[in-house]
Amino acid sequence: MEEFSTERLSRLTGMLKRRGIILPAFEIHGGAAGLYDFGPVGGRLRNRVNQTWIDHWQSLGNIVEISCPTITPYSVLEASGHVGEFSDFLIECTECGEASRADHLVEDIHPNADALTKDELAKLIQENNPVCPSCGASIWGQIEAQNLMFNTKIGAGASGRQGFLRPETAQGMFTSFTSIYRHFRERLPFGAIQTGKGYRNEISPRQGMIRLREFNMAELEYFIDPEVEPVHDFSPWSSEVTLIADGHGEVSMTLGQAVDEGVIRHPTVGYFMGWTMDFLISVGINPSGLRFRQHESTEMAHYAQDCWDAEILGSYGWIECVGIAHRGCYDLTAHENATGQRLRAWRTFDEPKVIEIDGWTIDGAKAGPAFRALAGKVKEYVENLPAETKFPHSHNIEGTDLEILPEHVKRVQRTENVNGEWFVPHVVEPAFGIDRIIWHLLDHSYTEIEKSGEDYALLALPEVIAPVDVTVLPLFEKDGMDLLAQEIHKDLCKRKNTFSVYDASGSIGRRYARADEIGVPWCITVDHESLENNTVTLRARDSGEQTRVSIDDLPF
RNA sequence: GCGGAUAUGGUGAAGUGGUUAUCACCUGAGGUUUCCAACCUCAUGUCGUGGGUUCGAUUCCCGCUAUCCGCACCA
Repeated sequence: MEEFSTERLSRLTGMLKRRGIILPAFEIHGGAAGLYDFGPVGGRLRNRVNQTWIDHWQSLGNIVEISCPTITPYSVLEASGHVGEFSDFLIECTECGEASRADHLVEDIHPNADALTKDELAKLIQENNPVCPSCGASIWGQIEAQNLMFNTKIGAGASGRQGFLRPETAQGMFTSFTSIYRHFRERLPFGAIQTGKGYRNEISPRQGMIRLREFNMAELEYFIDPEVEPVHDFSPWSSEVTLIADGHGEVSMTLGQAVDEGVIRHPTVGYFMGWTMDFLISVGINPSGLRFRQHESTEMAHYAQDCWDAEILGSYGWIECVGIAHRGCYDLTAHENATGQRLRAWRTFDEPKVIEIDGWTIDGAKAGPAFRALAGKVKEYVENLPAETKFPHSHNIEGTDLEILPEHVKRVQRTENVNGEWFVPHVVEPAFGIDRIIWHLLDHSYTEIEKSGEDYALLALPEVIAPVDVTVLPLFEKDGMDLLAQEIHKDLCKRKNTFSVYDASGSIGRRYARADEIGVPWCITVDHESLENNTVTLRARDSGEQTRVSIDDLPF
């Protein structure tokens, strides 16, 4: 891999801007931090990376793609925990009025202050009275949660509902669970993917494409039965992978080994790590700049049981680009609790369970008039009494002494066949930051060489994601070479999934250089011979080799 | 958000309190050229933004915005 340096980084970002791949957004208005455009070349690059991602996960065979709104009602994100967790806690000094981050004030006192809840922080500050870094006083006001989600209002005026732009695509998959479950004929495991924009109102966007306020995400929510031991084939990944494991440090082992030894805590998480690795390499990430790091239990997000980040080494160091989290039953349970809707799957037992029911219930005709408003409570109480209870039976409900007589109750004795049960599926979620991946594949593909004593830059992009598949170049724009080249160009553009560019300005060498710089894998050159025998030269980007092929046999 | 640095054509740079701001590359037009940034002629295009000081500000001062580097946070 190339050496990363700040000089190389500035040449790369300059090229990306000059050639219309990645540009600061709204620049004529002064720009806006954390917002970027994919330009005339980058637009297609983004689309192809996105589509490659979709194809890759759909090839698992039990995956559907959905698309949900980015505008999300308050209650959805409150249920998911984002309203509570996606916040920084600020506290105001009543002396000077300066707001400080509450967790920063107690970080000397508590080893893990940023993981504390609002109440825990308030307690610590009250007990320890930290000094205001701005004025030195110690008189603090209330802690306020400053949310990192973009607020919006759904609908106008007083009837408008509070909402947010989504901070992740995942919630849409959870709120659509019943529809996806039905689509798959109620059989686990299955998954839903979604690609699209996510929004986080970062305090301080930095490092170009790395931390954005609006970004492209791609997520899979894979629903599994926690009681079924998954069987995965790890044989496709026979080489060792760098893992930084919680409690183990940096180790090198195959994914299969890591799962067998319990370093990776769930086989499906390990399997998706392999699947993730395949994707990243296929779009141009250099495997030597790729590793997986396990979250320590203290930094784990609020929903996760185990989480591995795929980190990619680039000009900004090691950056997390993918998170593969075992979210357990957290999300579906959270939405179930908030809505009262059933977000579960049915598990049929191998053998129906026979349940002997032997107990009591009330005789409504007698107990109703006797206990009136308390009858419901009495029923609940009686049904929980053991079968050997003797009546009359005294009990106090809500301060009232009751005498439950034999005539108020009925014995219940029957056997029931239970064929299965409802359970909350567990979820394994690979979540990709597409922009971060695009940045790194550009960073890894960008190659600076010397050609005839001159600096020469090219993007060694894989063909599947190259923004332009082929450029068509008339050697000279005369004698009909230009007409034939135009004709070939138009024909190529009509082909499915092929994008061609026609370029006739400048010397042939200059045009090859222009194409190489944005990673066009192939150039077709129309020369005098083409006019005679219907052949053209096909030049490969990385080797510069040329072969003569018939126009009818062009491999696009 | 805090601390530090920076902002001049598409890109990279030079320069100045005073007429029309400089250079290279790039881009476009024409010419030339039988396959890897060649050459000739011509052309397009810049002082981030708002205020202040001044007869006059791209230059000095202040605010804002943006970028880069630390701190913090995340995909």
